[in-house]
Parts: sequence; structure tokens; C-alpha cells
Amino acid sequence: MSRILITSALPYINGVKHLGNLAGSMLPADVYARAMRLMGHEVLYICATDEHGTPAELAAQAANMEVAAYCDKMHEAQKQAGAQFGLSYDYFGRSSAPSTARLTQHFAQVLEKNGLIEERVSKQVYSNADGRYLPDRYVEGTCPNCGFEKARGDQCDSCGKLLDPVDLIDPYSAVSGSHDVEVRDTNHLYLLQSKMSDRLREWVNASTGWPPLASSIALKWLDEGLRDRSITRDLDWGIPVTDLDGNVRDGFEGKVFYVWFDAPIAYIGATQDWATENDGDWESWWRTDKGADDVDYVQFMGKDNVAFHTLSFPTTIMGSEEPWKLVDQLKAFNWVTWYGGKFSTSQGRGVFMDQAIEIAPSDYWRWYLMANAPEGSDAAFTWEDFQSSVNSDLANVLGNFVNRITKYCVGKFDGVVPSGGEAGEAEEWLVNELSDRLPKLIKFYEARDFRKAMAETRAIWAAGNEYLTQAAPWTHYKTDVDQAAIGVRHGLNLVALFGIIAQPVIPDAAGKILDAIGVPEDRRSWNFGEVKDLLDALPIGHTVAAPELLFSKIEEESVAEWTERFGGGEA
RNA sequence: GGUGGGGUAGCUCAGCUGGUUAGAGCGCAGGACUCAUAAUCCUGAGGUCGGGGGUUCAAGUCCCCCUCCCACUACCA
Repeated sequence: MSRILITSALPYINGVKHLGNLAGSMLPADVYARAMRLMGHEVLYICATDEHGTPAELAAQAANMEVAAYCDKMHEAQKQAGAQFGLSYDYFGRSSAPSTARLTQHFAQVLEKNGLIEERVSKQVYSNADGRYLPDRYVEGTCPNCGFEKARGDQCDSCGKLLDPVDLIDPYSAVSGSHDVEVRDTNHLYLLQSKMSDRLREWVNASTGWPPLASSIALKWLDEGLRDRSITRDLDWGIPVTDLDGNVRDGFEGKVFYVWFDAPIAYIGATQDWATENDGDWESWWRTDKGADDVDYVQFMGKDNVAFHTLSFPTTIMGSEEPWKLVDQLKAFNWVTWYGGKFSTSQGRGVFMDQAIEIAPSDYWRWYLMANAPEGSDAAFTWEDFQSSVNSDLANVLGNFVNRITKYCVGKFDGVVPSGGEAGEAEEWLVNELSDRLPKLIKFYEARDFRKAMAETRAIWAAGNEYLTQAAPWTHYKTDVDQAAIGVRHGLNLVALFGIIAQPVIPDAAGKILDAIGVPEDRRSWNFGEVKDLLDALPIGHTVAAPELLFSKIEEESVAEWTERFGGGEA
């Protein structure tokens, strides 16, 4: 038994997330959380919406809403989408909650006291028409290098050169289009990450079990030299910068913390809110002096978030010199690509969570996205693969197995688990197969190797079909009902086992299977023990039902329709 | 430009510190079975492991060069 703290990278507030976001952090974290719970570990799975920053303000403006109200609305929308996908958060909080604000202000003060934060003056473009400072990417103008007229302040999309917004010719606001912009001096707090380089490198080098993707990105940044980052912005929406008395710091009116400073802190804030609402003890998860030293902390994220989780946030934690829990394991994912390109919110490319749930049950998506998780490299999404995964793995291998044996039992044995029969070669083969595969399945889950865990899950399901072919109860039934009975009995127990191992990834279908077969709640955990006993776990005489059809197949017409509707197949 | 990740059977991908005839799923071909969602099971055909050079008794696996794809490049999250 261990205590495992799990967080998935905070989904940003400006819209319902697409399947790439789901596959890269929330879903694998959920599957892992479920598996660890089944193995008897004490799990706390925390997530939250990331609500601060310029895009939130602009999205609210576009929706013609106040930012706070917009965030309220989108938080609920994301919470609902998560619930529809069965994401089993222990708590789904918000980075805009007071808890995170207090912690953020606390960390900033402690870091400044420790000499890791200092105030500096920088130049920033101010738009008079918009009444706001503009982040680099919201300033557009003519590229000084190639003459492209819609170059962004941070980079020219035409020639690819990195730019500084003050170099743009005839700059204008990308928000309003106004050319009434000017460069102003503005003071900000800087996090002196460079001072932490050595400690961070030592820590990264000492970390084991990180995927190469995570450690290589962290080391790359360290090798290039960490730059000191501004952690405040000229915005209204966010966490105010305060002094020791809790008042707004002098000269920081109209400024707030940068979202990437406070977002990871929301992991802690959300845990506090979980504790408040559930009579829990947040300190035992986050304070190493209050019991968190035995916690195994695992973070899930897309590759774009690695640097923040391996460098920026650890700087905050370590630099505080307070006994906060640091991350132990990171699981970083590549992208799910959409017909050769990226999923894109702005261009409406790809499938979003709310649309996905409309066209297929969550289990279908969960299985497909995990079986094809972008672990080693980017993974291509195609409708044909989705169809093939669902039809072959879920409908044919698992669904049909459950269906064939339960219906046969109902038809020939009145739905009662039969006694009798003697174990032979088929049974020996099955025991060996399961004895070999179940430990591997557990190992893959523990190592967070999702593709392999799914392949193993499928292989175990397939072994059930193979066993039935060998045992052939329908053949024995004609001459020796007892011999047919052992095949049916083991088949039914396999149904139960298949449901049990399916729980982390396809919880809805697994629940239906286990309910139909009558496996009580307290017998659904992953304490496998002797394989022989697993095959006789259901009591003789116990009544089972044939569940409703678990998975209906995805027809060609659906694929065609979705391809048409979502624009899949374009270059 | 820099950095990182990729280029392995028709498709999607495994192949850790180099070592017997390079693997899986899907698809395809043939066969078996008939309990089942025309499902399942068995067998098989398919690869000069992006290209070239090198190290080694031995390289998909290490080194160099070339080439193609993707991501990141820090005030976008």
C-alpha cells in the first residue's frame, strides 16, 4: 500500500478541450488513478481549471462576458465534460480560488525573502485603444526581415524569425486592430531561475523513472541556461501582487501574477479545497513534515508542459526552503495528431470532448486513446483506427466473449454457474496463460506504460476466446454435460475477471459486466492471488444474467459521416 | 538556425544497456468451428529496419554524413 498523489496538467479555461488534451494528461491520469485504487493504494487525484492570463480575458471579451462569469461558465462546462468521460477526480478545482491566491502570494514573498525574486523594469507595448498592455503575440505588424504584414510580436509566421514587438514596423493591436500603440516602461517581478540551475540539475539527474521525453527537455533547458522569468503581467484578471501586510504592493496596481507561476500552485490550492470540502488533510499530501514524505507524487502532462513542471514549479517549491512535496514521477505525452497536423481550437480542427461524447460512448474513446496513446512519439488519429479499435478490441474480442458465454449459460444451464467436469489441457493452458499475463498487466500499469497495458488487457481477453475454442463446451454438451460445465464455469469466471481488469480504462462497460455477472463490489479489486482460484471464484449455483449488448459496432456510414462533419482526411 | 522526438511488414506501432531464422494488433489469403455482435480459433503470405559510410567476431540497436516528417524555441497556455 502506498499513498499516491496524482495531478494532471491543468486544462486552460478558454474552451472545451479536444481529444489531444484529454489523451495527453487527464485521461491517462484517470486510468492510472483507477488502477492504483484497484490495487489498494490510497490515491488522491487532483485537477483544476487554469483560469488566468490574457487568453481568458480575450475569450471572455469575445463571448461578451465578464471574465469571472465566463470562467464560472467554462469551469462548469469542463467539469461536466470530464464527468461524461468518467474522469475520477477526487477534486476538480479552480486556479482562481482564494486558496491558490493565498499560496501564490505566500510563495512569492518567501522566494523574494530568499533572494530568488527581484523587481526589474522592462518595455512592453501598450494599446491606448484597448486600455491594456499587450503580450508579445497580441502585437502584430510588418516584419522587419521579410516585410510580411501580419507578423506577430514574438515570431514572424512568414519567415519564421523570432522578433521583439518593438522592432515591428507599424505595429498594431491584434485585439482591436488599433494602431494607437506605444512602448512603455513597466516594472515586474522576476523569478531568478538561473540561481537554481545547479540544484535543479542535481535533482533532475537524481530522478529516476522519468520518460526520456521529460528528462531530455529539462536537461536541454538547463544546458541552454535558465533565463530569469518575469512572473507578473499587466493585467486585471489574476492574482494580485501583495506585500507582507496583504495590501497591493507599491507600483503593482493593475498587475497580477503570470498564470504559469500560479497554475501549478493550484495543485496545492485545489488539494486544500478538497480537504475543506471533504474533511481531508491536505498537509499529509503536500508537507513533508506533516506526513507527505511517504507520498509518491505523479504528474501527467503533454510535452509542452514539461519545462514548467521540471524547472519552474520546482524552483518555486525548492526555492521556498519550506518542506513542500516535490514531484517524484512525471509522465509526459506527445501529441495526438489530426490527419497530419495539430488539433487546433482556433481553426476548429479535430474533435472536442463535448462533440466526441455526442457521437460515441466515453468508453470507446477511452479505450482508443489509451490503446493508441502518444507515448513514444506523436500518434495519428484517424477515424478508421478509431473504428477498428472499437470494433475489433471492444466489440469482437471482449463484447462478443461476454455475450457468447453468458447467453450459452443462460440457454443451457438456466443462467446458473454449473458444477462438475475435470480440468484438462485447455484448463492447464489457460492457467499458464493468465499466470504469465496478469503480473505483466500489473507491471505495465505500475510503470504507466499505457499502450502496453492495453495490449496486455486485450491479449487476456483474447485468451478467453481461445480457451473457449479449446474447451468447446457446446461440443461436449452433446455427450457429457459435466465436461461442458467446466468450460462454462471457467468462461463465466473469465467474464468476471475481464470486467475486473477492464475497470481502469472502460469503467462503464466493466461495471455492466460485473453487475450482470453478479460480482459484489468488494470482490472487484485487483487482488488476484492464485489463478486457479480466480477461475472458480463465482459460487456454484450463483445466478448470472446476459448483459445487454455492451458495444455496438461503428459502421462505415458513421465513419463517412464523421469524416465529412469534422473535416478529417484533409491534407 | 538551435534543441528534442521520429522515419521498422499495406496501416498503427513494440523492439532496454549491440548477439540465435526482426515482433504485435489491424488489414489480406486459406482452413476450422457454429455457443456468440457474419463474431471466434488456427495457419500463412508480407520487411535489404529512410539512404550512404564506419566501428565490431556480431548493428534495427553504437559513431559520422545525407535526407524526410513532427514538436519545442521561454511573458501562448
